[in-house]
Amino acid sequence: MARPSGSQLMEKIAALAKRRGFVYPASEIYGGFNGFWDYGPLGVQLKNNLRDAWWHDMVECPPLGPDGHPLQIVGLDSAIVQNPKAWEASGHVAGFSDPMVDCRESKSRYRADHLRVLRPSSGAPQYFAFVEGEPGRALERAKKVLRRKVALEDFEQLSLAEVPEEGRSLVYGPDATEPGSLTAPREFNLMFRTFVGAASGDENLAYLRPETAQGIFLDYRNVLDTVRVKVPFGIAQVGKAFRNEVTPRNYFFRSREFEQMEMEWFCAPSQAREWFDFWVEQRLEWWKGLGISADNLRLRRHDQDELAHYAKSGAGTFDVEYRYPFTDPGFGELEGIAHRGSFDLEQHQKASGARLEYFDPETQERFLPHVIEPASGLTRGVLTLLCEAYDVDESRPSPEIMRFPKRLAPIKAGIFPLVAKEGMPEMAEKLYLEVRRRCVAQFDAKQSIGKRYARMDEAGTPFCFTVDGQSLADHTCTIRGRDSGLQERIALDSVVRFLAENLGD
RNA sequence: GCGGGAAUAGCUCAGUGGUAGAGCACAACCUUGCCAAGGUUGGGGCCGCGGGUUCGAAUCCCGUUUCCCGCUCCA
Repeated sequence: MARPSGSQLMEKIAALAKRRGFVYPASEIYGGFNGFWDYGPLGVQLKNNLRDAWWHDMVECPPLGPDGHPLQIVGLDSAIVQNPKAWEASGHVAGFSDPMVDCRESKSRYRADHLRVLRPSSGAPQYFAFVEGEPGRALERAKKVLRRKVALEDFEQLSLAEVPEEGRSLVYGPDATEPGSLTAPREFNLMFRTFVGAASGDENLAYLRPETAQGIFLDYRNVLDTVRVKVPFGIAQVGKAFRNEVTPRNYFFRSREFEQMEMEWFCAPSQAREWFDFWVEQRLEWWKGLGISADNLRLRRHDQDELAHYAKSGAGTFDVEYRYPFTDPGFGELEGIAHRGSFDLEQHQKASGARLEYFDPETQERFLPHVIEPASGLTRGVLTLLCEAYDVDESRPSPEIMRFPKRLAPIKAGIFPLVAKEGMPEMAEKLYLEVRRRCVAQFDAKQSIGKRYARMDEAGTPFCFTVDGQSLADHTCTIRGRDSGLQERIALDSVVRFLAENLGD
């Protein structure tokens, strides 16, 4: 048996992630909480490393532009809870707040405000629902149920909302043969609501941000006024976002609380198309450069009808997709690069009254910048890393290995005495104290050396250094590589240098 | 949200109405001589949760929660 596939593989990875302290279900002692996850000691290290790599490559050392000069990107950390007006302007409140009604029998879903019902003008109350403008089938149904000839004139027409509470079980759904199959209308807005201040009335209603992007648009003016940037430039942010997903699924692929790494690139409208292509290319290459195999990555253009409301005016959206075990042989979203046009700035300018236009001193033009947005899921990136790193080598006594890119591995070095006697622990601990000042290291003197290597393989630690009998005589130790399992000797005082030279990928 | 399946130790699972179990993992001690070695001892369980049937429920029934699979949804 080699590496399993599909949901079996996902279960293996999830089991290892739990066992080794990467990812736990949130509130597990209370039975868990659907859609929420905790990152354990190794998981948070991995997540932070991925975040730091993104931040470094985006903000501290951004890529070179098409002209060969470095791009200008600054960082930001905006509030999770903003003035609710911001979400009205951004389209997130209105965008998806229509109450929906499900039919348990036909499995259809209807917008509640599109449903009307026929009620016989005389006799016991019965209701035959239909989608506005199409009463034909409801009439047919009524004919069968009432067992008499009927015409539209024999009925009153009501909206679904006018059906009294106790009448709901008497409603025939538009595609149902039995009454009572329609659920109560439900709000499907995916934004988490909260209340600001002690009172929890509607006037205090606020939202947890469903994306980090809006915080950037809200501070766009501030950054422009205070940091001496000029278009084109980017603002980057990493942080939590919250979506009240209908169905969280596939391990933590779709979680209700997740972390995003987003950068909004503000540029002249005339150059937006070019920058869009640039960032699509850049972002795919970034994931590849991180060590994700090209075979498991692809670009996919969104169809017109799946574009988000903010992307409709732009040149579209590309997803960087990864072949997750649960999508295999298909792919799932890892990052989206959206051409948002000037949608967001326009909306906020209109709603807030603030002037968000940019004056270009070179061309003497005044315009609302267009925005290109590479938006990755940080937590989705962690999932990708876990999936990509997991490997099974049946030739080893401990077959499961996490082959993380060395740059991202949660622990960089394991430092062990071969056996816990004859001064080996003391010498190994001295080495550990030296190494841990430079990178994350773990000292372990317990149990057999094989077990310790195996544990490090599952944690994805690239190198182990073992102090043995020979070390006492000549001050060398062995290096054991995670990927090969092979060993070589190295002088104790070269270990730190070795790590410095070998931890990049 | 709908349909199907599952839930017993950290993990994998056994236990079909009569005292809650195994292997692995974990901890301590002993042993150790390079790939999950051995020994001794130990910690661990509201048998997912709530209700019902029964003298007695991990076991049967109902509800519920969580997870998995397939739909649906995914600004």
